[in-house]
Amino acid sequence: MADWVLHVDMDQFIAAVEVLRRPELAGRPVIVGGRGDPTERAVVSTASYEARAFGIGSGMPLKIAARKAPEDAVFLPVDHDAYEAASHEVMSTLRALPGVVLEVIGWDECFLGVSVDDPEAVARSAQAAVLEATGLHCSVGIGDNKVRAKIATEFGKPRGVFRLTAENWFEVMGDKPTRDLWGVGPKISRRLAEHGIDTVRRLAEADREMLVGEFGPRMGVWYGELGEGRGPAVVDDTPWVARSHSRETTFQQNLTTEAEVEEALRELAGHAFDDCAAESRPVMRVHLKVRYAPFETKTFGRKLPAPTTDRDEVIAAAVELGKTLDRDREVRLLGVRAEMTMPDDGDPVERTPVRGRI
DNA sequence: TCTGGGGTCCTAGGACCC
DNA sequence: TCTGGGGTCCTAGGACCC
Repeated sequence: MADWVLHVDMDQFIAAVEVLRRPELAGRPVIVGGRGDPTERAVVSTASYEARAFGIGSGMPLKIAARKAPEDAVFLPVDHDAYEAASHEVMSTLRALPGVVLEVIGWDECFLGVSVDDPEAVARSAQAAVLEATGLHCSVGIGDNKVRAKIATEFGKPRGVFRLTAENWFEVMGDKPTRDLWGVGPKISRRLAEHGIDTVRRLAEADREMLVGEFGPRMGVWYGELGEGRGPAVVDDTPWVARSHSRETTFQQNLTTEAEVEEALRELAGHAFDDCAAESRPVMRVHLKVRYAPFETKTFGRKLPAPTTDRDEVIAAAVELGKTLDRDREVRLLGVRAEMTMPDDGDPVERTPVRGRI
């Protein structure tokens, strides 16, 4: 028996949930995003495979998607509650599989830790169980750590299974661009390319001191390991503890007056505070995010004198921070983030440099 | 062509202390 | 007059992920 990490990823999750409750949409290009109005400022959350065939994808502005979409395309509003419910069903189905440890990493994906001889068999039974319970399809990546399992899933899509380990890492990934690695985005891949590192193999062979010099002691080391496909292998089922909550809004019409800005800040700060209060967690810091028209983002924050559970104090802090905004510029987006104190005033989990919930 | 909303973690630099 | 080295805390911003 050996230890394996399985990464389960739902296929076109949001679009699939929508089609499930409106079977008449099956086979049509379905695009979910914003309030479902493609003339508004919003982006695509998920496009069905039929829509992707027209070049429509996640993160794309709805206006662009509308231009690419064929006549029979359907635009739908985001329905968080429906996806939350479907997600719960998927996760509890997987958690009930014998001998698995489950770590949720998003609405539509999770890691499973198993100790077996035949991980493919586990993957197939996971797919069958989820399909039976929810009517939804998923893909499964099998790896000897989380990094390889996560990347493997892409090769399994849709509805498939793929195994990626130390044995076939370079064969499968060696000639791929560094951008294909989990945790390497457009900026990092460009900086790597400036050092002549354009493939995963090159990254694996890169001089570690150069990486540390360029990216710092933690990220430099991490990127080097990523090139080799190394990474954490422990699947941890301890419940997630949020570190902060935020609320932000993009205005359909930019805000132009101070009164409008203050009103929006009160509203957002109140909601962000309420999200923290719902977990009985004091707020420690308040951050503001502002996007000035047309598209320049700034963030800044302030530590409160002491952790507080006073709603008005958090709102006042946000309003106070708002006074430092540039008065001569139109505000396109505002956000308030409330950073919470940790429940035991300590760090609940060992961190790794991969952003998010690895 | 026009760019959401919810998160996490890392780094650099300055202030301040001993 | 010119100056150390180490540590911590804080702020601002960068980058990435789903």
